[in-house]
Amino acid sequence: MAQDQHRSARTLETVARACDVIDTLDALGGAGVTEVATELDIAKSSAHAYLNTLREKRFVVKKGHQYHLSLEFLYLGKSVRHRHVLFAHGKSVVDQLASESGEYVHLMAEQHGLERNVYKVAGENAVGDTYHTAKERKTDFLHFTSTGKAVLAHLPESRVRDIVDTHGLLQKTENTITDLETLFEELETVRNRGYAVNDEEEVKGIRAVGAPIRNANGTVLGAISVSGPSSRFTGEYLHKEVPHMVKEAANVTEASINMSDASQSL
Amino acid sequence: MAQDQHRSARTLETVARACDVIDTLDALGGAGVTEVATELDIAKSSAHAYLNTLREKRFVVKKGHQYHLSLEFLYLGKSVRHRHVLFAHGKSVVDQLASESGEYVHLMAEQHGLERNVYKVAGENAVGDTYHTAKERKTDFLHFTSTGKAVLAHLPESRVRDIVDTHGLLQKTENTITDLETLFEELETVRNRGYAVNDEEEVKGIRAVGAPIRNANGTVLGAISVSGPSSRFTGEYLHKEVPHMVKEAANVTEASINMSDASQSL
DNA sequence: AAAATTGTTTCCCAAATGCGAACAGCTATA
DNA sequence: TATAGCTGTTCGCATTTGGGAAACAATTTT
Repeated sequence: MAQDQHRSARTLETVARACDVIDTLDALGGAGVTEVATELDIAKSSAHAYLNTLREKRFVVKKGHQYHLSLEFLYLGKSVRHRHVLFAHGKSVVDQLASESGEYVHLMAEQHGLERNVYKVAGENAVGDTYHTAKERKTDFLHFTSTGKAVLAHLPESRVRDIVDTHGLLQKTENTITDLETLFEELETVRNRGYAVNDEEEVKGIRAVGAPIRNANGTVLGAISVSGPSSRFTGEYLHKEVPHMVKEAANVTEASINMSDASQSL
Repeated sequence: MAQDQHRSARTLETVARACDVIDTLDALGGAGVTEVATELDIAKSSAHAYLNTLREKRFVVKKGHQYHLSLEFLYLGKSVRHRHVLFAHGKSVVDQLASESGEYVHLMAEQHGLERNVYKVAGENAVGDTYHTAKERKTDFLHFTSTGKAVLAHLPESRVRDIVDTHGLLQKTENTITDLETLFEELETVRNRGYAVNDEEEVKGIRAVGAPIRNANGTVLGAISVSGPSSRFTGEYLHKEVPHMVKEAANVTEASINMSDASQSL
């Protein structure tokens, strides 16, 4: 059933289903046994067993007859973030960039071919992140964001093809790049000028500039972006000032990472 | 094997083990197959299967030969927090209390008999939360914090006994309450005066004042606390001013919750 | 008061998992 | 450079475990 493209390593159905239960509880914001059972198309007794086990393991809490994800996830999330390389070396840089630019700043990592924000800060005049505060997930593709394109530009071509095969090229606005040919051209441009521009490709009225963060081997780890209203993001500001700030911030982060890498690898 | 005190509902060992894998990855901050296998005392091939499944489900990422928890947990954590009643109604109150008092303010919920912080803010003169930024978990018991005691004071006695049976009364400092008798007396005091005091019971040099948050039924949902250095937390400040602020904040939160409950239950 | 929910428990068989062992790939060591 | 000792990965088989149907309990609705 779960046979993937490459010869699939073994997967445990029970574990996979437990993950589905977690996803379902998140999607529904809590649910009862029957609800979970119908949602995942399994027997009530099975759903009950899954929920009960997750509860005993403290990943789920039960309020009355409703099951919810527990605050354990908040702790795990914090833990993951604090240990992440980009957070460790990028947080202060991002904070500074936000106060310097006054705009919204994102620190992003790629995982499983998707965009994952490690950290984000709103500068004083920040605009435009109210979209996706709640539902930020599932549609976090790489091809319509500045950070995403900055990352894609520095991944091996084969990897980019894999990612597009897996996730497709969803159209979010009329500016979204929706075919592979155009995407590769765009990535070429990104590589040449050293930064990526999101020209209302995800949300109308919002532009962004993103620069990649790479380690000493040239492997891309993520990206930093500055975003704001299209009205403000034009001309010199969009094509000179912002790129300059963003690239600088990315470079500083890279330097910090490479220094600690160098000291560790001895 | 996993027969618990009360007649145990069914649990799935595969799911339980998957949870253990997640806990292990968190505890070790990433690990290899062999490491996980020895840690959990299972076969290498099994550990591999678990890790592979969690990776396919995007809860785990693989960097070289190291497996780490993915940023998915960061998203789930945020989602859980944003949906939590206490956060929804308490965040603004806590923010205000922090700027008003200048101290550290915690918004806490009880889950599985443990202390779980939903939100916390440092006021301008805040001191003393650097302990447990990283390793805050596992030892988060209720009996040595102001929030924990505030909550315990309003749980049914039987529930308190259950919790103590399960988690014990770990001694953290010389002031920690370590026997049930004394604990019940303390909880009585807390109930009578309406707030709990943590007198260096968790960490030497830190005192705190906590007040419970209860819904219209009288069920306790959590607590709010203000904490700071013992040098500053004395006399009138400790026994009048801070309790007044904390109780006020808790009451405002309660009111907000009860209003939305009332409107929903019709 | 009856009917329709939902959650919980039981039991058995098919199926999924755990394990051991073999294999592959890499690193350190002689 | 060869060898030993690590890793991670794959395979096949015996066995345990989880899935499901149905009965039961506990509410809620009609």
